[in-house]
Amino acid sequence: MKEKLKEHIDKLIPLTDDEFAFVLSHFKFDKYNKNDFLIQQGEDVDYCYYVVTGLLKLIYMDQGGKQHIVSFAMEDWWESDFSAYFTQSKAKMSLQCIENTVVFSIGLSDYQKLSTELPKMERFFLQKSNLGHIASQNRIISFLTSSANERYEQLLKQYPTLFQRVSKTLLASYLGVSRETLSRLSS
Amino acid sequence: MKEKLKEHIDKLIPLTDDEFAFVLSHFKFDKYNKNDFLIQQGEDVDYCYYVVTGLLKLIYMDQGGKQHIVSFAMEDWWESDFSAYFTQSKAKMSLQCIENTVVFSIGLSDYQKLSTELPKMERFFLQKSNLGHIASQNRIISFLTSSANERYEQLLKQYPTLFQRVSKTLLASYLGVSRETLSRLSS
DNA sequence: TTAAAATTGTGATGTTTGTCACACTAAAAC
DNA sequence: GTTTTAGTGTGACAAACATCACAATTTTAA
Repeated sequence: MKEKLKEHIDKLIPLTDDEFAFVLSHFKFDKYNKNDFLIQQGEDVDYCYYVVTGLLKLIYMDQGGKQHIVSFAMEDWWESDFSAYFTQSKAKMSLQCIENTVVFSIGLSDYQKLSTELPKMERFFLQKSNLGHIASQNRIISFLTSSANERYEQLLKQYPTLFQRVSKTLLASYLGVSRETLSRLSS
Repeated sequence: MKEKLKEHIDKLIPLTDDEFAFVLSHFKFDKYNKNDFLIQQGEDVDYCYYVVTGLLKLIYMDQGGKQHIVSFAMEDWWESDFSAYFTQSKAKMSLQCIENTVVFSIGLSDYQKLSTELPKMERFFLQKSNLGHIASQNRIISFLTSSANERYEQLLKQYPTLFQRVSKTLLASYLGVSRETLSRLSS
């Protein structure tokens, strides 16, 4: 488990074993079961999570009570309600397990302490944040330029494994179309 | 002009005058005219821009030649094709002036040098990147949960000044609807 | 194992939105 | 000042999509 995190960080910023031991001391290790909540809309957001194994969904519930998938978080992904996490405010989204999931969790004070004390990690977090920003922007472009059918094909191409792991209903909620429409798409 | 940039950074990370002078030495100062391109799709992306005054549009052109507004960049905004900028690849988007615009520009090597040599600035860039990521995610939520009409009202509420500065055609392109549909929205 | 719950496909129908067309206005260029 | 260009509103029609309903299947839980 530790090795996965180390290899993940090393891909961007190689660390010595001592440095990684220091990094690891800022995290806690947790296991959650399917359907468990890591973050509940309306509550505090104490942690940012690195997914070792399993699958999470980041969901936003609108006024009508309808759920929308803002993001899936698979192996090697970092996820949280970042807005609430960084500003120490109440969650606007929930983070819930689609499968049994194993994570490393880091609190905001540890995140900041680690960033300050080990510049390599601040660099790592900066690069991760930039990549997250770029990924979100690509999803926006997908909404601007593509029909539901095209967005579906793009998703299928980008994350082929997702289709064996999540229901069509959830995929539809991620794509921003109704379950029935997704069911009728050609491809 | 320099003062605007200093105040902007100071809001997140206060700098001494010496530190700011060091920061400033990594930027160049440029003026562009309406319709000028700062970034052209398909070409190299040498700079990331801080907008002092003026207004930019970040546009993505699809296969059919239709333009989509990924983002407006107003005063105090940082903008680039970040994906191409950070990976030193060709631009997938263009950045063009809607109004005469004044910017500070920073090349990637200066960005990295500045981050390394002045940890405060790495912290600043990290916070900015996180905020950018959060803003993009909010736009995704807006696409998932809201009709064209609701997205229009949200935009009107968030950036009321935009409506005196850009054409309805551009607003429609930002909202992801046709010009005609936007023209027919109630509100 | 059996009952309950969740998942999926599909028809019918109405709403929303895109596309094409044209007229009108305002601004910019000559 | 006149011509060109860009921006805007609106009608008519077609395509995309949402919603409601129901049946069939699979998964989960007792």
